[in-house]
Amino acid sequence: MAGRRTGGRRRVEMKEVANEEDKLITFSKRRSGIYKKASELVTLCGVEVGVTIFSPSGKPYSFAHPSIDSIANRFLDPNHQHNDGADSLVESYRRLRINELNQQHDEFVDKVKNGKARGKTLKQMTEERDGEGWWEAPIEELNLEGLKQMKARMLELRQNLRSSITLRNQGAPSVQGETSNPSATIAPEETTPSDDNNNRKN
Amino acid sequence: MAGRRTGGRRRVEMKEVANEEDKLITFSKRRSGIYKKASELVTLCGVEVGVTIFSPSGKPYSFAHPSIDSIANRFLDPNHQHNDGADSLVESYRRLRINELNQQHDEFVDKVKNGKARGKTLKQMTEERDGEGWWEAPIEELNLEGLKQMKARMLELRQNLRSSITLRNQGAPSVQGETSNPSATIAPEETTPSDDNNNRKN
DNA sequence: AACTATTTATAAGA
DNA sequence: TTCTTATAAATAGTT
Repeated sequence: MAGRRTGGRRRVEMKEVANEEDKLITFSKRRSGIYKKASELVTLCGVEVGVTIFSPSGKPYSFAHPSIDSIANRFLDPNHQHNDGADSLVESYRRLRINELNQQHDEFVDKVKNGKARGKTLKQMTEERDGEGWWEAPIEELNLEGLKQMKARMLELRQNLRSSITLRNQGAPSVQGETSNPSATIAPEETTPSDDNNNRKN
Repeated sequence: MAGRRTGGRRRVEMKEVANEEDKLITFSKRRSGIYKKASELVTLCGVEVGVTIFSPSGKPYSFAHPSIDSIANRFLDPNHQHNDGADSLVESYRRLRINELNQQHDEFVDKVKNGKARGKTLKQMTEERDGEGWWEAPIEELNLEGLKQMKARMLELRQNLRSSITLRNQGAPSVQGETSNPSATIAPEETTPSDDNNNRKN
């Protein structure tokens, strides 16, 4: 037992992981790894990065800095005059933006709920962050008030976007099917996207 | 001289790299690293991934599997009926697609020109690829004829997409479709419909 | 573009 | 699922 080598990392074949459970674990770990790498690139090189990943079951995850629309705007140029159906491009991105917000919000809530880095003190986390990625765990440093404000801001922005969109796409929920209520298109409730695997084994 | 320790990796502060030259090198190395990670995730977990990165000078780079529009379509649902301005969403993605194609094409040409993995034989590369990412160097395996064909196909597709867009956005080159360095991908992102947690593993 | 010395990322386990 | 540990990988600074 005591001397039992716990087995360190082992070389892995670059083939799809057979065991579904292992695959999910691998997915989760590596997704985090990629996010971290992406954030480091942002920090080190001062660039913009966007990452989108669909989990094995199809659930979308994303990382973006400064934001999804910031990246989109790089070639959407809002300052340009659109008279035809051109500005629909912008509308489209507003739509994407909503999804982004939903995602961010959901992950946000999830992080807070699960209490990332529970046992650590703020100080420890701050120290870590100085040598690590800024994205790692800033959540915990916000007090309840801050969290509420941020959530409110997100909901507000989400609301604004929604109205500007419904103006044009009254009855065309092309992005996602339609659930029970009209706002369902935008607010998917708290289907905590902690991870894709909803094995309610706990 | 000979015995001179070349100096191994050293811990790096997570601050923006001051020296512009070093920053570019770091950017290049890490971008490759992220692409590799992304491709490994694709292989290991059989998922879809999209990455977009803007270089320090603003040039867009991207990696996507299976393709940018494949990812986009995940929430564009072409099967859905659009009667209003809804289908403009699709148009938008066509636009993105053009950029994607430009990017792929440019990187493609670049790779061929620079002769990735020059000294290696096809056999060696194939062996490597089996144990590494499939994205690494499949380029060299195409013969000249194949290259030309692929290039032709890309240009063709690009042309098709462009015309379908110019129909709507006549004078709105917000993307700038002419330079040799096109634009990028976008990282779409979605909050799947209500019952996303469909673990069909049971 | 090659080359290491190291730092990081992680596959297995617990 | 989080933490641990042994290792495989990524990569900063050089040449």
